[in-house]
Amino acid sequence: MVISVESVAERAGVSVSTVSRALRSVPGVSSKTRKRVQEAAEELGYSASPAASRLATGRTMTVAIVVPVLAKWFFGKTIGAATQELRDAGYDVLLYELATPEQRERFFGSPRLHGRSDGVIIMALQPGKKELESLASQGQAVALLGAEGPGIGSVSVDNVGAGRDAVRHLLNLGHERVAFIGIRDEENSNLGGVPPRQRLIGYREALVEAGLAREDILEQFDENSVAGGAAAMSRLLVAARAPTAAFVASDEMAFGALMVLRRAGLEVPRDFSVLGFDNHELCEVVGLTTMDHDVAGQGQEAARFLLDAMNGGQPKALSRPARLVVRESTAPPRSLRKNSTAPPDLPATF
Amino acid sequence: MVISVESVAERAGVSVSTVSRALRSVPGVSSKTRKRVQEAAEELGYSASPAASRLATGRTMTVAIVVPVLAKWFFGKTIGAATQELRDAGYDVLLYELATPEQRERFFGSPRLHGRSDGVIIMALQPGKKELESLASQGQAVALLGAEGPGIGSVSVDNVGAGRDAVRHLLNLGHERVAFIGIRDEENSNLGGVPPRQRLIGYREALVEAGLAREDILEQFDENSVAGGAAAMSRLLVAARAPTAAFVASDEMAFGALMVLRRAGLEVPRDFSVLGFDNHELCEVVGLTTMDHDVAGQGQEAARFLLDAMNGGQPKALSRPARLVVRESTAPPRSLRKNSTAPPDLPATF
DNA sequence: AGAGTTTTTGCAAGCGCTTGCGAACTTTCC
DNA sequence: GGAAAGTTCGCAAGCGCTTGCAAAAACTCT
Repeated sequence: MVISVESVAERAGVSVSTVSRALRSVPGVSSKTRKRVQEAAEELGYSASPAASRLATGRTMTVAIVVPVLAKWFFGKTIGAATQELRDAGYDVLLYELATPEQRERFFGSPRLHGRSDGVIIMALQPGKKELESLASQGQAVALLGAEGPGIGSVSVDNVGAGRDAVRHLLNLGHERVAFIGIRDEENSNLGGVPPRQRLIGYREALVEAGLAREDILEQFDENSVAGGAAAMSRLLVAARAPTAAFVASDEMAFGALMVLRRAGLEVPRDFSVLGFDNHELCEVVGLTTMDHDVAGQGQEAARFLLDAMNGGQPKALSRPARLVVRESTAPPRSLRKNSTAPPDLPATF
Repeated sequence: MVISVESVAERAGVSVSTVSRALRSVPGVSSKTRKRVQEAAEELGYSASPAASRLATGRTMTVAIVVPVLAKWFFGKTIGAATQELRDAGYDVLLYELATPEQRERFFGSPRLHGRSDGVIIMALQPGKKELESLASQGQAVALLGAEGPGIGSVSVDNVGAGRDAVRHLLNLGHERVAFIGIRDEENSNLGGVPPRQRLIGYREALVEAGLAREDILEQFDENSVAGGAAAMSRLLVAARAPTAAFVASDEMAFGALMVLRRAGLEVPRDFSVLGFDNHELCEVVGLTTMDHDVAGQGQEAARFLLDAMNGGQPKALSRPARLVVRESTAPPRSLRKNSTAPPDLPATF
């Protein structure tokens, strides 16, 4: 049960140092010796104690992944992809969920990662300067997903461009009053500057391009969830002049918006167009038009960036484009259709 | 940067052993000394090297969570809940995704967890005898979620009862040809006996109760995903005498089923009733009637069971009931309605 | 064949913490 | 006030591995 280097050394008829070197492919061991050692280890079912080798080498061969919430499709997807990549590189992954500001504070306020991991992927959380310093002082390499930092590898979506494109599409369809439903700031960050804000910027840019004025009432924010989207949409429905379309900064919120519209007796897209963001697995089910941005690819890329960083590579800030995926939740506004009573030639979903 | 026990000891004017004891609340240190040490540690920003203390104590204060897939709502939810519980108990959590049989084999075939964790929560994977032995030989305490094992703490849903209840509801509504869409076996387990099978048993029991004969064509299996559900439902639509309702063993598959029905021009629930399983976050959005079973609660419970196991407690096998949540995807079959052309007084979703 | 090289191997000193055991110090009690 | 009993603390020996350095072995070459 407790097989140590020594048992292997004895069995292979060599010293422990040779065993250590042989098993880790360190040069300086003849191939016959190496083979003999490997066989001995194999036969004994030996596997080095990670604690001991960490203590001796100072490397943990472990990385941490930090997310604001676990139970969201987006994070499941990114974590999954990142984990695969990391596992292939021989790393274990530790998971940290920072759901509340307190948890976040406790996490960054103490050397939580010190000696536990060699690096960390931070997802959808914009770390502040002190937080990054704290990580650095704990000897952590860092990679960011959905955020950016000075001299830090990061991968994110071109949110401004994606927002602009999404809204352009709605405007091109003929909509003149387009609303924006975004993720409320505090949700992801108590330090501001969280990317979804950038989708708002893209939204505004598109309006400006089209010569339309923005209106406060048309910009609604709430928590990133079905309920949040529902609440935001409800607020839109009481606007003096209701919008005919909305760009929603997350599919989950868009689902909530669709739900409210349906309950309000409005048909999508006949009476209202909804355009989401993420290309959530379930978009196809409900027919939600959305902005796709290769979620899994981002997770994988973030993992690679972290591996690079741990190997002393140059940090890169990658911004990936999003693309429109048209489904059944968007159409020209009613006013523009020849036969304003008939739904468009799309199945009437919801 | 590299503060060790010694710096703290020096600063507090005591020996390293006292520091060690003071900081870990080990008895045998006077409260004044302890306080002094704590202050010194605080001022220095000291935090013990986990590798060193693991090596010395043999405990890792880490647990592993093993899941078949990460990017699924169910697992995000259970992992999230379990993680919270474990963190509160002072444990870190390592994540392992065993997506393919090969990964599974490699994981259990080598002492992967040896010295990395003190225990493991295995979710929705039925470990075989050798696998459990392997874990035991690696010194791992084990807790199961959605599976069972001899002498092992486990929490799962009463799948047979839940399946029975679900189908009873459909039968009570007046359906006479009720289909079952289940999760294909290989998906979760290359060792058979995976719980979803039990939902099939419940389905059959309900049929027997009602004096109905089961038919192979009405029992469809596919992968646990939207696409899988869609495929299974498609197969149902070509049955000689099509069913009027289906109990689907997972909400995600049910979503796929709904999608196919919609595309086939069938309206739910007017033409077809669908009853899912899990009470997925998005059920409310699409109006899916389903069986709820407190997913987060199960994750939490599994974590507690593991903590118990690591503290030498008695293993308990907990089976929790599921409850029907009625939404808009179920209704009496068309044949039973007075006005067979008008939809029921439910909003026509999908 | 023997000196000079290069390769392979072993010794032993850590890595930073925990803990059994005995020494030193306090408190208690007669 | 002193011995007995109880506390608090420090010493030093690990925990199981890695690695610099030197010794041994295996080759090279003249």
